[in-house]
Amino acid sequence: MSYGPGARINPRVAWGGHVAQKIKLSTIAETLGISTATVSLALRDSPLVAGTTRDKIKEQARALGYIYNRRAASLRTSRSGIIGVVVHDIMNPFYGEILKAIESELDRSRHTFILSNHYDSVEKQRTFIETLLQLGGDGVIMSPAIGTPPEDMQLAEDNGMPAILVARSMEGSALPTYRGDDSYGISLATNHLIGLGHRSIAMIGGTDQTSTGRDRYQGYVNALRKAEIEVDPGLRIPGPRSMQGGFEAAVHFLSLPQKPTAAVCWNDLVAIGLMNGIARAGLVPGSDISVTGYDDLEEASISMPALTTVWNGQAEVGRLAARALLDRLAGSHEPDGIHLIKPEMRIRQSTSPYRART
Amino acid sequence: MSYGPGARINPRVAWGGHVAQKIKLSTIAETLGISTATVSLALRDSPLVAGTTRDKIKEQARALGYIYNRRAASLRTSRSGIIGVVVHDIMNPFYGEILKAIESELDRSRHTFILSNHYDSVEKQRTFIETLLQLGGDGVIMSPAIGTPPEDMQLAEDNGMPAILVARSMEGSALPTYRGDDSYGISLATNHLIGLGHRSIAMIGGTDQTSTGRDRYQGYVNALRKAEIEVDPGLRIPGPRSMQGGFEAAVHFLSLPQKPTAAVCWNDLVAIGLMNGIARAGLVPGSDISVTGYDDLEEASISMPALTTVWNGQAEVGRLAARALLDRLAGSHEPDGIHLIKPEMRIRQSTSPYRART
DNA sequence: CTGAAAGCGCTTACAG
DNA sequence: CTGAAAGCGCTTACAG
Repeated sequence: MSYGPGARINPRVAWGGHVAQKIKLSTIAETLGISTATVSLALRDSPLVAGTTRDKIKEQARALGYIYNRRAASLRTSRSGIIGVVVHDIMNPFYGEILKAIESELDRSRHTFILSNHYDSVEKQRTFIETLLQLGGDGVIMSPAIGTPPEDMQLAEDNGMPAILVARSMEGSALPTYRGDDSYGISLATNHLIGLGHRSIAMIGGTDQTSTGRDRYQGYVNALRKAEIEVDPGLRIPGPRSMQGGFEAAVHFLSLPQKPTAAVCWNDLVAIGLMNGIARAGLVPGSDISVTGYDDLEEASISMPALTTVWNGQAEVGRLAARALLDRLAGSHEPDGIHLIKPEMRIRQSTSPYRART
Repeated sequence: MSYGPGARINPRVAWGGHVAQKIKLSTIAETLGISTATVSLALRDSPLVAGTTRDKIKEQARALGYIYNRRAASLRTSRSGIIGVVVHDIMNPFYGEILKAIESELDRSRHTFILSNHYDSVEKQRTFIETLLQLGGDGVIMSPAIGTPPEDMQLAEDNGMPAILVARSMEGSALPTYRGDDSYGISLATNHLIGLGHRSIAMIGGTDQTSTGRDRYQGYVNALRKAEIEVDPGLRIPGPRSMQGGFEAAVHFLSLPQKPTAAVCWNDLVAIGLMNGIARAGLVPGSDISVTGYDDLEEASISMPALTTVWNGQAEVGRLAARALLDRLAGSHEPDGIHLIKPEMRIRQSTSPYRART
């Protein structure tokens, strides 16, 4: 935990320039010969202030180049207009699409949002939540880091800051959660491949350390069992979650003794990387090897070949989570618990009927 | 300009829970029977406080679950520890790589950063800067939106908040700027293709509305002229800046009457999209058509084929810009003006010697 | 090394 | 419809 502005003592340093003189509420009040109370109310469009007075005040604020001091206001009201969002990695387009949806919801309600990656570091995640509390954040949307302890999960709520989870749920946490139905979604992809006649189907990527990872692997296993296909643990290559990871996994995948003819990938990034890796090895993804993705990122439809994947409703997740938080801030209580988005199959060119591998 | 917490009047609403009683500095002071001044100094590791007193105070803060109130501190010191960053689109990996570098610099100095996209909306950009000023931001790093008027450019500095530009420079702005040398960089790519024997080289994507766009087109034109190749305006397809854009431009590119054998692309995303589009049309990118990218994103080395491109130093840009801002906040004045990162060629498989198109 | 007191710039009862 | 005054939770001279 750190204190102080920039954690330094006596940090008063050179301002950029002249800054003639700080304009504040009282400056407006004085130059207009009225009270600060009236100015304050007028700027916030209170019906308690006469229309003509309000207009005069607003005009003066504009003319003087007045900058509203939110820290002062927030100190008084204990509302900051700040909402924090922390996810694994904002550069991952999966989270990017969630963030975009959150951003557009929050924009509408004039909230400022503060973003952070935690890169699955519990430490970094806690620092972020503490900073947010220090800034008087109104709420937080998080996709919890692997290994988040229950007390960190509750840190926000315990200090009066509502929290909403996205994309991942947390064992034993009662926080409202919005995510896709991973088990169902992956079964769609697996069943699609089974329907095309594939029997040796690998599962590439993901980790058992997240709810998402466990659910997807379980969904894949269940689909195989249901089709009475034996589950071979050797057909699972856990780990990869990025395009680079998928690309590197291609070598391992192609050398599996079981010679799988299809791969259910953890997500679109892994699938695209895997397809590139397969192509680099001289095989043709989509015809020699069928590949499915997960998420239906914007890139999926323009990859080569176009990726068969599962729409995971990122935009929906972001939108609903933001709405739930805003509703909560407005006083209404959304029911807690997990809200699942129902995934949908998107069939494109990266999957084709079974053909034995030569 | 909007005022008030969430721009509402009287927003005191239901907190999440009980929140027994707010712990503040004075709570610690009282329970320990000392003054708030001492507590304040101790928490910030002031040498004015005795070591044993400090430890006792810190322990008590921890035990009580004290949350430091930054708004109050900031109101007093006029330093917030907040730094704003606004770019075109954080989902674009080009900016993503810049942001990552900024983040890691700022993390080290315990600054909080607030991020926003402006999507080239001058309005959205101004709202962001105003919000940052309201929050008492210590500084801002921006990649200015197309059409930013000079007064918006100065808004931050005029109110005492230092600003640094990244990736794009702004006509007539004296703000310190960090970006790649676009004109030089694109000439590397163009010369590489000329060296391979190509004579009909298209330029795909980009816009004349940014400094980057103008510089890259100019660099391409200059390289052709120097090699005494006639510049054909019909070989320019302006516009695309995304993977989707590059993908869609493939049709136009392939139907050009000049039958170009190579394409210099605006960036890696356009190049990858274009290659996918070319492959979708049944041609082989890298052998039938040579393609160069720009930026050397992480994806470039694992695309199919691996992309020949120009390293544009995103991480360097982010790191240097963050350092420059921090130095400025610490009182030292970095010289203004444009600081160019020197790009470097990365030759991979997407370019090959000239072969006439059939 | 420690404490009493003022003040940062707002908002909010309260009084008129 | 408008004003005088208290207070949000810190930090900082200043005094001891």
